[in-house]
Amino acid sequence: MKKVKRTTIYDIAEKLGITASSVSRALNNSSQVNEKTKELIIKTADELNYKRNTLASNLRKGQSKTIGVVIPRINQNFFSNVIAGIEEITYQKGYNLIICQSDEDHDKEVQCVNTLINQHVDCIVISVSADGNDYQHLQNVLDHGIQLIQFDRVAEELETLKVINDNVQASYEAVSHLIEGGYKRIALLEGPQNLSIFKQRKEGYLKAFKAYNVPVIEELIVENAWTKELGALGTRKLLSLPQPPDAIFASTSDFSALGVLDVANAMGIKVPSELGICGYANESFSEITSPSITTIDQFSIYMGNTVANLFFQEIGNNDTTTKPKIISIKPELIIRGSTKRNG
Amino acid sequence: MKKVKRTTIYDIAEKLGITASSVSRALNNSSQVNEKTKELIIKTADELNYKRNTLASNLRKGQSKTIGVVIPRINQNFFSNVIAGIEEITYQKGYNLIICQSDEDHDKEVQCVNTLINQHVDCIVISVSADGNDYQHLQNVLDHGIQLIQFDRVAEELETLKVINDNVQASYEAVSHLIEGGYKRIALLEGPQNLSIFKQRKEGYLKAFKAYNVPVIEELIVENAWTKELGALGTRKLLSLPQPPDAIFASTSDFSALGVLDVANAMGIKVPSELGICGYANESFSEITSPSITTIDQFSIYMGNTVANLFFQEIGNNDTTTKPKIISIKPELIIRGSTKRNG
DNA sequence: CTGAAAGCGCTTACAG
DNA sequence: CTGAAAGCGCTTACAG
Repeated sequence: MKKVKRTTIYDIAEKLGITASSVSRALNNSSQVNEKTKELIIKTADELNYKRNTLASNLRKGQSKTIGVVIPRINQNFFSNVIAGIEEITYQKGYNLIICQSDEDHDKEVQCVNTLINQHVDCIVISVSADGNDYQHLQNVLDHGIQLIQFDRVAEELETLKVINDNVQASYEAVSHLIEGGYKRIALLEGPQNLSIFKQRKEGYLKAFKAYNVPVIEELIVENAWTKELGALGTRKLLSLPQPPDAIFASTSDFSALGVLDVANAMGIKVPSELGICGYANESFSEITSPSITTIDQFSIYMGNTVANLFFQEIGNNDTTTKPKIISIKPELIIRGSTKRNG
Repeated sequence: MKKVKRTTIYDIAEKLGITASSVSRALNNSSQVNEKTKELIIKTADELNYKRNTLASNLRKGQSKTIGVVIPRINQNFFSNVIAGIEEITYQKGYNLIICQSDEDHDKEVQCVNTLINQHVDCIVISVSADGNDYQHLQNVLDHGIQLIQFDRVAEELETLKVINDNVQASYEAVSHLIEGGYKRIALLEGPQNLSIFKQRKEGYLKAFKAYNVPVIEELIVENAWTKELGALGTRKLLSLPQPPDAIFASTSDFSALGVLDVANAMGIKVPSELGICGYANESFSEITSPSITTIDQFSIYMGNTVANLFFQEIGNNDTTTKPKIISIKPELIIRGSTKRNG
């Protein structure tokens, strides 16, 4: 590409025989500049194809009007929906989004966060990766006076703004639904327990058993079954038990639930009559499978909106004495074919 | 949030009784600085929790190490995959990604592009929105000496770097496959013809008819059927014809194909025996439907990789005499249940 | 209403 | 190997 000399406010000033100060003021629509010259300046800027250098402007103003987002994966429905939800709001306010993916890798996450600190972003929005539970890098964000908002997968011990789902309640409702549907041996596919969201989902599972006075069967709880493949693997193990489950709550994701469904289909086990299945996240495909999968909607876009609104609400709030806000969004159980026994 | 005074190179210099010049050199790992002082500087920087201000650095260097991406929707599989593919490469090179969504709205697209120009991004990567065919804003990008890479949905008349799919060939293969499968009346659900990709897909459709010497039936071509809803609507119209089609090529997307499948199921029409269905894009759900949907894989992640690599390859290439590169990725027909008549 | 000047935090050509 | 100085393009407190 050929290097193009960009028009600066000095070029405009020179052409008009005035100072850059006035040009700057006019371009910022300051009231303390003559209406006529303002018009002239704007017209000239347009003619010279002037574009403000945001870098310089932000450097001078000590802000960046940029929000950094760190998520495990961009190309996963839940996260891309949250981003879309964030963008919806930030765009209107003239803020930019810098996106980094951690790839579920703690080291890369640390690097992403550091890059964003260097960029002097005004806020970092993060959903932490599944590996590692060292949150020094997030503490570092706070130490630099950068706003930090965690969502979904949060480091609980860090006192920051948080936007989360009520995972306990959602899981409780899902399992209650299965119990009320007459399922007797309800298995749990759980996710990495270092992530609080997965701990909470297990908690909800156990809570439902307690509420209905049903004993928990330890052998029906499968660790670390949070991908389609691991979900399928866990299901095979479960179904080969002397007393196999008659329902499986794939608490980690619909992907995991899909693994369950695949195995059931392959083994000729009828869903929902012989095996009930409940997933999590309301991925778009969960509606399309046959039978469609009962799942939990997390209102991901709304969650993104909430994150962004929280940021703007907290801007300029210098009161550090109040405890950081935690906003909990109630997810919704979506009952579909995979658990409708008497449909 | 409390305002925190950040450590600058001057703070480090002062503490060490040297100049900022040396600090800067040390931090940039320049060879022309004493090894021992370099170590000391780095250690001190670390102690003071120094983070380079990338804004200032970039302003001085006249670059931003940032790439702007404008897509219609973040939360659409194809686009989020492309972004993931871009990020994979740019991340390694220390580049940041600023993401904007145009929401298929031309005005918002223009605004996004302008914001990115203001940000002094080094490159703008774009897949244009479906409405409007005025590309002045893209010309503007070039006029500012910013690299412009178009992908998938491109404005053909603009001479820029492009990464595209061979849509004609892919559609040709898809329709050929249907013809060879014995389907006689193959309908086309087409997308907005102001987007070249949809024109090309239609071209491939027509090309196949020609190659097999099959007459085109105009009434089987349905305009503007590029969402699930519009696909369903078009299908209802088609199936109520005196002579309905026995196959439908939803050239716009798998979403559209899904609409076809829904209608077929609702009307009790058997797929693939009574109606063949072929989609486009290999969305993750297309594998899961019953029957699974024959579709075309665009290698979206690879496409993202290609875009990023193209950028780095062209960096510093000052030769403006050569024509801008166009990289065409050959998509792959994925044959599944919805077209396997004798499976 | 307008100008002159300083400064945001860095980098780098120029001297020594 | 190190320093002094200029400058990237803006904004804004201070004068007038």
